[in-house]
Parts: sequence; C-alpha cells; structure tokens
Amino acid sequence: MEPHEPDLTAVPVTSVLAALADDVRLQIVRALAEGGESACGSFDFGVSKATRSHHLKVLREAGLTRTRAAGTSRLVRLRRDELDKLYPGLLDAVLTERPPA
Amino acid sequence: MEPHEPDLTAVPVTSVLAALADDVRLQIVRALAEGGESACGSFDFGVSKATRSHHLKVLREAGLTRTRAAGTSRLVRLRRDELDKLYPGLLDAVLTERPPA
DNA sequence: GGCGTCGTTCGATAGTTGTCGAACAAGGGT
DNA sequence: ACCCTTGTTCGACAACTATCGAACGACGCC
Repeated sequence: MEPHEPDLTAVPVTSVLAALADDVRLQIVRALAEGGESACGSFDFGVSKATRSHHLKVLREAGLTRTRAAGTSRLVRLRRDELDKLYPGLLDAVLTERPPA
Repeated sequence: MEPHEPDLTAVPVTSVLAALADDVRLQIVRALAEGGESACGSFDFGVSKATRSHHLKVLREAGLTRTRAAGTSRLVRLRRDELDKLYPGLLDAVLTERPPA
C-alpha cells in the first residue's frame, strides 16, 4: 500500500493549515520537530490508537509528514525542508509552545 | 456592542490556524493585506452576506482582524503588526497566492 | 505454527462548521 | 417620516470531523 504522500505543491494551503489547526496534531508535529523520526506509538496524547492513526493520516495527506515501515512499527518524520522551502516561517511560527505570557 | 476582539496572546494557535484554514477567509485576509482597511461589503467571494458576516466574525474572534463602524458600513483591517510579532512568518507564508507551479 | 505487538480500517456517534434565506437593526439621504 | 443600503442574528440543514471500540492485517519472535 502506498501511503499516499502527496506532492506538497499539490496540496492547497488551506489543507496544510487545517492539518495544523488541531491540538493533537500540533502536539505530534511539535514532537516530530523536536525528536525527529519517531514511531507512531510514541505519540500518546490521551487519544486512542484509532484516533492517533487518523491524525497521522491527516498529517500525511496534507503533505506534512512521511511514513515508512520499519519492522513491526512505522516511522514518521516531518517534511521540514520542503515545508520551510514552500512556506518559510510557517513551522517556526507554530512550533514553539506559547506560554500565556 | 463591543465587537469582541480578543487579545492575540489569549487566542490558541489552533484557532488562528483554523481561522486561516478556509478558502473564503483566506481570500478575505489576502484582500485585506493588499488593499488595507476595507468595508465588509467589498468582499464578494460568491457567498451570501450572511456567510460573509460569519467569516468576518470568525476572523475577528480569532484575533486576525479589527472592525470599526464607519457610518453605514463597517471597516475591517488586518492586525498585521501584532500577528507578525507573535507569529513571525505566518502571514507571509500564507498570503501569497500559490500558482500550481 | 501460534502468539503478542503495532498499526490500519470500519461503523457508529456526537459535535462542529459552512451555507443559506429571512428577519431584524442601525444609518444616511431625500 | 420614509426608504434604501449595510451588516448582524436566527433557525435550519448538510457536510465534515474527532472520537471510540472492535475487527482485521502484518510482522517479528518463541
């Protein structure tokens, strides 16, 4: 099964933004930005594995992540270079947790 | 009636992103970035005025715009300075129409 | 081969959101 | 005073989305 990872230029901006506009997914993206390539199971943000799988699918189909099989797990990584090239500043603006100053 | 314009630091990032993650609203934001302060009625993107009003409300409550009365109309403007300070690069990354290269 | 782990998919459900027409409200002009 | 223009608000409705448990599939290991 091809994991359906689209060309970023083919994804409408609104889809990229929508993918980031969810708390769980934003936490996943932040974890990926910090920790690099990680297994799906390493994201435990209080949702079931079905929900987690759903969010990872949304991120993948929005062009934000790539997934590859690794034995019994799947490794996910941020497509940071491509994102930074196509939307410079977007990730930086969004990645840092913002304390309610 | 206070137009309910929140402090930007009090708005969760996901709300800002969600506000931008809609085609109509993104067009409104782009028009505001280009044309500066404009009347609500100047945004005709193929939706009814009820829908337009709804979108402007979403933008306002996400801290993206400010609205002031001006006679019979209402003028809307982008809170660009605040946005650029709090989320540097966000608007720039999103404002330019992207031709499917 | 059989078992446990890891992840995806399915079906259901509840909540959110985009859209509209119609009704309403506020102002300005004549 | 009347009307027209400009926006907002109110249901209503359809579409989408986040969530879950359960069933399924793939892989490694014993």
